[in-house]
Amino acid sequence: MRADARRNRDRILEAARDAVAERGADAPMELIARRAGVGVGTLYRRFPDRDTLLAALAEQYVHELMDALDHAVAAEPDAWSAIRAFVVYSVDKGRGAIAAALAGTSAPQARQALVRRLDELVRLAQADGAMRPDVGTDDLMELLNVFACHPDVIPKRFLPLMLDGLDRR
Amino acid sequence: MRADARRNRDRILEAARDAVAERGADAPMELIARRAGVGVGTLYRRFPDRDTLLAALAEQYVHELMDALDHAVAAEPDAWSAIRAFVVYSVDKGRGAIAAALAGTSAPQARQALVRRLDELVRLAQADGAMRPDVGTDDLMELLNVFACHPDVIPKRFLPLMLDGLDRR
DNA sequence: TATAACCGGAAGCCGACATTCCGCTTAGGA
DNA sequence: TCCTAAGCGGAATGTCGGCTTCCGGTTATA
Repeated sequence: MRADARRNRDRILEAARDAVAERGADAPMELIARRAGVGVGTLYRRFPDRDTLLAALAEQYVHELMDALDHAVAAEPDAWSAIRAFVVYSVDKGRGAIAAALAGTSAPQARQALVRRLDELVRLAQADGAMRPDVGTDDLMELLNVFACHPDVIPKRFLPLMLDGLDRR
Repeated sequence: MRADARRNRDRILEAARDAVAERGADAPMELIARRAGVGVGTLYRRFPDRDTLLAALAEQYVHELMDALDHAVAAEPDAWSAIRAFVVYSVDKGRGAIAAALAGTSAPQARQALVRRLDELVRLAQADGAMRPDVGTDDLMELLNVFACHPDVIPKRFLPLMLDGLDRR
């Protein structure tokens, strides 16, 4: 693989990440190409179709989250703080839409590793009495998945919590 | 206006409400017509263009909210409970997307009345010490507006509250 | 310097929607 | 009951945005 080809591949992935985060999984290929400073031809040569591109994106994304989680665990004093830091980071990055794309495309093994890791933390945090016991790892993953991009399921599950959050304490 | 015409008008409005709630302000006119059990021709005869339709929808929507608010005030024991009930109702109805459409089209006078009414309640609830003082009517309106359809602004403003909600108390 | 790999973007294709138009149907008054 | 203006459906047409292909020109690298 020629050096320029590799460079372009990276740029495309980066541009795709931003584009997908902003406009959802069906962001125009042309937009992605333009942002990457590349012709559409190049984009298609590297990723024959949108699914291939999304799959690559998903894989990269899971790895980023994994790193973020490790980092949070190292930097925070306890499990619950680490979880919070991790969630805040993930949502802040505004990568919700990518998570959604990921949900479709999947990157099964990597994702599972992430879930397992997070699960340990949740158990710990709950054992510490720092985290509500009625919320699980799945909820957190769903939180990440849907927070930014599947608005219609948020209310059902999270509105009550949100309202509690609004209550004076 | 002939009886069948009026009936169709109502059906269209109803179908549009659902369609917009599900698919956003740019739900296909054809879909709306089909759901209303009506030909596109009929839809266009009644509402010359999408804006007209959305405007009608917005107006109806504000009135619904107004009613809901009145009802909540009558049924709940205090201001804060009424606000909660109102918010829950509004979001539950899944009409977030309509609110968004409304934000664009507007129905200024009706909307203002709603805001004023809600504002009284908020002051009351805060005076009671039942509601966090650092959240205002505008926040509530924004909550309604964006909760379901403008996912990218939720995190900035509401994530912290959400997390507090997750904390064991 | 030769050449195989790579690049950009114009061109063509396609599907999804908006909007129009007109021949048929029907509500409702005389 | 009959008449007719009001109303109806949905095929047809036009537009637009995005996908994908293709090829003449460019460039990395041996």
